[in-house]
Amino acid sequence: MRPTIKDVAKAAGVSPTTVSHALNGKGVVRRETVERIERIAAEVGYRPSAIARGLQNSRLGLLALVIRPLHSLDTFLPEGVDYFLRMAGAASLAALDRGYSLMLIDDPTRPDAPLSATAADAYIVTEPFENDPVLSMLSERNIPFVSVGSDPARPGQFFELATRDWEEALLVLDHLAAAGGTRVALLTGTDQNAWNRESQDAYLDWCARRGQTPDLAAFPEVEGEGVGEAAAERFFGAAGTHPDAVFCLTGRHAAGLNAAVAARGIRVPEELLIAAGSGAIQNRMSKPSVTTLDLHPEGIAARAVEVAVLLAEGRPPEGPLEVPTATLDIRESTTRA
Amino acid sequence: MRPTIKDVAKAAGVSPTTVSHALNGKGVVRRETVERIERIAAEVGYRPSAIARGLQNSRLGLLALVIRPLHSLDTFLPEGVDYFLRMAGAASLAALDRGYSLMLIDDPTRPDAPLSATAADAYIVTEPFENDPVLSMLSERNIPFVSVGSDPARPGQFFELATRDWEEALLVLDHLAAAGGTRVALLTGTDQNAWNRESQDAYLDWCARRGQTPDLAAFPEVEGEGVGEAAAERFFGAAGTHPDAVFCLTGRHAAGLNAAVAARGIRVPEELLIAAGSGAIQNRMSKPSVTTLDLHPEGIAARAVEVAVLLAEGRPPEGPLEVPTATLDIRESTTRA
DNA sequence: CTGAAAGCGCTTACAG
DNA sequence: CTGAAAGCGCTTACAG
Repeated sequence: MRPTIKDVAKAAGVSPTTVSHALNGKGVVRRETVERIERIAAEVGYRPSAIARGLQNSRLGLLALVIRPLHSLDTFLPEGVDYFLRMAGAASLAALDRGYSLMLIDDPTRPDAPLSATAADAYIVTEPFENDPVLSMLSERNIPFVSVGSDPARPGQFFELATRDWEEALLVLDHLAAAGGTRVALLTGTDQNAWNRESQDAYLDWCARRGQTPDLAAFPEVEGEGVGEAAAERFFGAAGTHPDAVFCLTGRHAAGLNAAVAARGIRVPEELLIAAGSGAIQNRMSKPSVTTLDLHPEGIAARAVEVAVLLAEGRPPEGPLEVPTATLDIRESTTRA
Repeated sequence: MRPTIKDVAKAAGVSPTTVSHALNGKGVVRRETVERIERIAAEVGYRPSAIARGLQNSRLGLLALVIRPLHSLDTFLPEGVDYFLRMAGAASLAALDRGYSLMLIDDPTRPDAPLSATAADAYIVTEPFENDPVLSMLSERNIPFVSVGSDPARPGQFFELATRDWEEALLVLDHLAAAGGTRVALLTGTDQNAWNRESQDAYLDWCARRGQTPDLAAFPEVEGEGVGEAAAERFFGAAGTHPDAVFCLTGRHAAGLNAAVAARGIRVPEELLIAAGSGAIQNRMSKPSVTTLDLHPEGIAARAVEVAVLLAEGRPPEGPLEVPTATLDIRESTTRA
């Protein structure tokens, strides 16, 4: 059994109050008493319980990061999705910087969630789903939180870092057009989040403005590169007109398509341009390498942590609630000789 | 003020005990009472305090990961050090899988550490320093922990996942020799950890066995690729005999050297072989790409979490306490035509 | 300078 | 079926 403050008090022949005072440098305790208590505490291996302490002000100095799309992914490894790993790492560091710890947690609404999942001072929820129960729960219980991207069904209802899905989609689409694309198709994921929605709407709008017939398909995020063949079949299987450029939202879909079209003898970038709305590591390394948007997850994480800390401390968030602007990493897949 | 169980009890006209029973499905409470209490709890936005609950069994379902070398790094980003990010991400997921959350924390011995830093059920400490105060503190206070790699001054004294620094060093050295290296130099970091130590000892032993004169240098991990020029000067600046192969422990040092020797007109791999003892992303992408050891941080993390969970639950760890074996990713820097 | 008491927000025997 | 009481391990007025 781990020793408590009582054990130390007993061993030192003083009251728990005095032990507390002595060990925390509060109140007034005679120097010798302090030293004796410190010695005894060390001897018995006493460590104050952070949980008991936390009970006083109900703050642990703990932030939680809930990466919603993690549920749709089979892996968290960098081979899979660069974005989340960079985000989680950067968020952890940003939290350390501000005197907090950050934990990555699964859905805290699950009945079998560990106690820790509900012990955070504030929450960061990235890419909430439509009518996301996590946001509902946090909101109902008055737990401070900030989301990255809005709940598609409830935009503007909570503290959220506005993403720039629409303008980022246009950035890629315009680049594809500038690179020579005339029939640009869109390949989205199937998660019901703002990113998929907004990108699709931006695409439809862009097509309408250009007088182009939209050509879009959706495949599950979870299948990653595995959708390559199906996507290739979808776009190039039937006779008739085929796209000469594809905008894949996820880097993994782009990587899969990139490989699948190569197998069909379609040359990238000569016959087909490919660009992705977020980067996976393999996009930089593939032959040809694939143009991707860099969403700067580190910057997003830093800002989210900043806001979360303010909320945790009961202060209003300062500055504009938005993510940094994305930049385009132009690679071989959209660079014609 | 956030509502407590008392508020709910008062509003429902019952005792806190009954609220507790009703909300947790314990004891025997009339169905209607349960429903009324649930309704009222929802109305007032009641959320049970995880901290108060945790006080009962002093367990939060929380694991802490302390990445010691983080102190010597200027960045945690993947451009910097692939290894730790992959480790942290994989550890987080492994923890989720077992019903725990995992937080990345800074040195928990710091007096200004947040409460959370000492609230974990068990700790994972990677690459402890010599006489690491973190290990001392955890050990003194009987807090369960497992280290990845041993404290160089106290090997075998605590639960630790044995690393294979020695055999991994030989793997790289033998590969360099097989690839044509005859005068193999070593470039280590300056942190006082087992990895630097063991690798150096293995190198000296290997040189002795081959009758080669050792040629070794150490540069700070924190400087990363920045050491390239200084390392190139160190190995190739003076007249006389120069190495024809360099084993850099860190991927970032290798990347820096790779670039610096190119600037001097030294061709890799024709005139100089380079290999690294751990991978950074740029090693895969550089021209030429650089051969690295893949330490499989995901496997290490999974095993560390497994052990940490057992210790947190007061059970003895099962199976051999060691990390998975590393594999060599052979790339252009050690492949002569 | 020291300590008894109350309290942080829960849970859990135990008694009614 | 319900509740008063004790307790988890601390801290903090407050009284001596």
